Amino acid sequence: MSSRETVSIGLSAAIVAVEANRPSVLVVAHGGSEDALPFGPFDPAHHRTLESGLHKWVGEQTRFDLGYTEQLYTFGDKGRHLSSGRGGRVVSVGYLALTRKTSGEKLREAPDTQWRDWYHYFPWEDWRDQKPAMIETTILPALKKFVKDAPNAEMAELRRERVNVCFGEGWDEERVLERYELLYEAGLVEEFYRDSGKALKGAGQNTSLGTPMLFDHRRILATAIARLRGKLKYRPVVFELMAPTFTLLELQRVVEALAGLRLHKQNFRRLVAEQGLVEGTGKFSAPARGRPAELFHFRREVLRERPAPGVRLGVRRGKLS
Amino acid sequence: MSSRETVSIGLSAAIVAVEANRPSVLVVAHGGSEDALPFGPFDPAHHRTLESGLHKWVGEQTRFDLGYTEQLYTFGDKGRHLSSGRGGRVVSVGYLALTRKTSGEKLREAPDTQWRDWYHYFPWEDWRDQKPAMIETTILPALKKFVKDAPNAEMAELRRERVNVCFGEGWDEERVLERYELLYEAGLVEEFYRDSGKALKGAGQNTSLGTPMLFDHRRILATAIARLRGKLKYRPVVFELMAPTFTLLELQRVVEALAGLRLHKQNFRRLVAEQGLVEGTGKFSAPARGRPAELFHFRREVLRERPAPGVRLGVRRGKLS
DNA sequence: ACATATATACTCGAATTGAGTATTAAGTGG
DNA sequence: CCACTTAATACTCAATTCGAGTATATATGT
Repeated sequence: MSSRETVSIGLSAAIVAVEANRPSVLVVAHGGSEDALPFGPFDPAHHRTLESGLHKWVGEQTRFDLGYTEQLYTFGDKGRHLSSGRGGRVVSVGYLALTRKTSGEKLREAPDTQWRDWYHYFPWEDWRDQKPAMIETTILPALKKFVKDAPNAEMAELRRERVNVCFGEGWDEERVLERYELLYEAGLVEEFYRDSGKALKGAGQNTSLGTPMLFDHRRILATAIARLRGKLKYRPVVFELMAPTFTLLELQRVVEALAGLRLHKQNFRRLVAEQGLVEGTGKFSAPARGRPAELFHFRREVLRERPAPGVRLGVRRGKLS
Repeated sequence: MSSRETVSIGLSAAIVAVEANRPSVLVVAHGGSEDALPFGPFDPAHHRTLESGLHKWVGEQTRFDLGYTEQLYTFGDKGRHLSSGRGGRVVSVGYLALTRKTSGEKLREAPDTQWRDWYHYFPWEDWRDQKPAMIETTILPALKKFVKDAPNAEMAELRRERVNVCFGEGWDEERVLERYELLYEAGLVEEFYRDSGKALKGAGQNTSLGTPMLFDHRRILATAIARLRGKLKYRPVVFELMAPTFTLLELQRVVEALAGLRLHKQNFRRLVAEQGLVEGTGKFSAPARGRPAELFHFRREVLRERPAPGVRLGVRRGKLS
């Protein structure tokens, strides 16, 4: 009755910052060729909480001191975390952390550490300039095939529904994980072949989408993006990513980078101002060209005043302006 | 370097159903005197995923076959899960499950299993009839003291802010976990004394609020309620709790039970209808008194049509009608 | 002065929301 | 069978929010 395999707990963090309109995640070169999130085992002897264990690992691997952190999800599927070496099963707990990537910090980063635009891993998620062409040219045809290849009619209907919800009419920017999981199951993502041992279909054509990551790290990152995109709207989390003062356009660009969407400028500032999220400082930016913009800072008091303050998006559909 | 304690993973589920306007959770008499959620260790040798392990335990302890399940959170704090016996640390993964509590099912429940109104554990969360009196009479005075007892001014300000967000103006029904954690830290909840070994302050007066639960199970339940209250609004999860057909008032009563709030009847039906969440069957209920109401059923198709359908609440503030 | 590039203010109609009133369709007790 | 109760359903209305603009202001460079 005691055929118990051992379990160990892996902690991973998606550490996010935004700079130059690029939402970036901190990755480490973990020996292998694949990008990895900072991670390591949880050692219960030395840590009272999971989070304190996480801080230690992140500190060692990236010399980074994370601020805002939030637990994402616990993944335990056999096979999707090829247990490092022999031994037991790894159950991995994913975290999201938000930081300001200031130039001063850069010096203290570990050498084998790197910021990468998260749209490298999820190129279909960036709709800021236009709907990514790959959706029509590559993804939808492949998913159509995935539907057709279903073992029976009922499964086909289920798959069709998922394809439609994920990539059909009405883009829901929060369904990042759902989309990644669908692409994984449809074999459009390299990790699928690595985890299952199957060969890439039609080896010639490379249908692999986005840059793969170690273990289930791309899944954790997808969860992180989805959570962040959702949370934006009802909690003032963006400000964790902003410098102490910023112009309203800078704020908008950061939100756009995270959401992967363009917003309507005038409405965005209306929402932000009405909600009392920010307060002018009376100082102004000195731009290369154009009228200087007022510098604002986050009003911490809103947390007390409003029940669920967040940056409502104010999506744009019409022409640019 | 290998002073590794062992870790084991505990799985717990908050299994929720609603009957007779009472949101209920399935608890088991687990030997001890405290109510417990169905739970047990995860055995990686026999289960490919955490969820399949969960299903096994729940099946054994409650003879219950759960439908909709959703992972909530992974708790790993030392001390809040007094490890059963000796040995290593228990990291517990909490789940939420939704079911229909039909009379047929009842027979198959295990004998030491029981449905209990979740407001037994969280009496301050039920605002359907009125603001619970205990908030003014007991909770706020005790929390005022908690603020005053802060070690320094900065901590006091932080605590004041938390008290205000949790129990101040503008009730946010989703902050169930935040409120429980605050009451825990303020020592208003029995588990705090059990976990810390401290004696109940002023032993005479029983300031313990709500019915305590085993381990960190009340915390898991708080997380479950919070998640469910939030999810209601943007995903059609209520229908997991409904019979195949129901009247609109029945649906409203279930939503009210979960949210702990009263809704405006006319607006509620408008929202539900406009969103295309339900469809009339042409059949009618046979009530004891009053006009019979049409029976509706859930339109599964909305999942395909709308991006994020959910039962928007349509809260009422004015007089009843 | 004017072209260019932003920032910020203001407008306007459509849709959504909160709170009602009005009407309809049962069943009940005299 | 009629007044009364209870609940369902229809319809109204004003306030607010939202999406999409237009208009104006303030910089810089030439």
